[in-house]
Amino acid sequence: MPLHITLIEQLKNAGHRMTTTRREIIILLSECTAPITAMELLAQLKKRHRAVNKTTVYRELDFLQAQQLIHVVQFGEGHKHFELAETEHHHHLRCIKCERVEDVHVDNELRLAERQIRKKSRFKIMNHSLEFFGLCVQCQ
Amino acid sequence: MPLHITLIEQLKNAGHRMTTTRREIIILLSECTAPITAMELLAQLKKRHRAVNKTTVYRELDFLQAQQLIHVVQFGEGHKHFELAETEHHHHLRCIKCERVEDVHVDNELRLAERQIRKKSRFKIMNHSLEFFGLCVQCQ
DNA sequence: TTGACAAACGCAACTCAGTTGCATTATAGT
DNA sequence: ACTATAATGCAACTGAGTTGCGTTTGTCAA
Repeated sequence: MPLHITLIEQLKNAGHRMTTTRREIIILLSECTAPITAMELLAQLKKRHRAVNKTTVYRELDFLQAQQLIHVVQFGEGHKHFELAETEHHHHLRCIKCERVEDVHVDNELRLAERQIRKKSRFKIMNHSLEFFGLCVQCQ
Repeated sequence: MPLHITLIEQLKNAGHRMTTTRREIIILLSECTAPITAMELLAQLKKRHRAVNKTTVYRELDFLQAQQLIHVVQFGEGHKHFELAETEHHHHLRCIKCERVEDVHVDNELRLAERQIRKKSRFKIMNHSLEFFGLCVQCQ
């Protein structure tokens, strides 16, 4: 079962309306190989001849975030990037030259770090954001 | 020797002008206990009766970044935060309730992660950004 | 100390991402 | 098909960050 079908069913079952735009945005997000900004999403929709208003895109992203179906990734340059939360938790390698983003998993190492932090500072960690910047194989 | 004095001397020796505003901004940054945004910096300057133009603040931050005296920290909410680069490399714990930021050191654990990434993906890591979000002792 | 040059500055006008209020449209259940 | 309301479009707005240009100011050499 493709991921976007599951998500669409999930929303319907939770009693939410499934509009053409919402469906299209979910499909688009499920096809993304890297986190995408609101404006990039808007451009993609236009490309597919579904010219929606930017307000709608922002509101839809808010909605999907509230439903915990997507989450925010923040890179150094400033704009929020969104990706489906359904995908396994991971981190990103961002090439500073070609801007390409790869996924990477280093949670075992991080868990160690989190345990230390909890012990040392009594800070209760709920979430974290880890991004690496450097050069990908092609750009080195 | 206070940090800001060192930085001011360093800039002078490199042949850069030391204007009243530049000096004030460096001092202000050196007094910060947490990364600060451009607009916060602007507000602080106004408080000290040095009402500079926002353009100047942005240009000065660009300058200090080019001199590698400050670097950017990005939290989830969108705006760039700046802090002196002179301070030892570290990461941040950000309380999602009171917004307070604490510093934390977990580089040993991260080095392990970086080595693994280099081995697995041949990605050359130049830098990273790691922020933890959660509840500080007071807010739990 | 003064004068000259370039760096730094202020100002106004701009760009662009993101937001808000309100009127209109479309979805889902009856 | 009808209705209630969620979702949408539109226009106007906000606020961070940028740009061009004319003015001011720090530095250095005379």
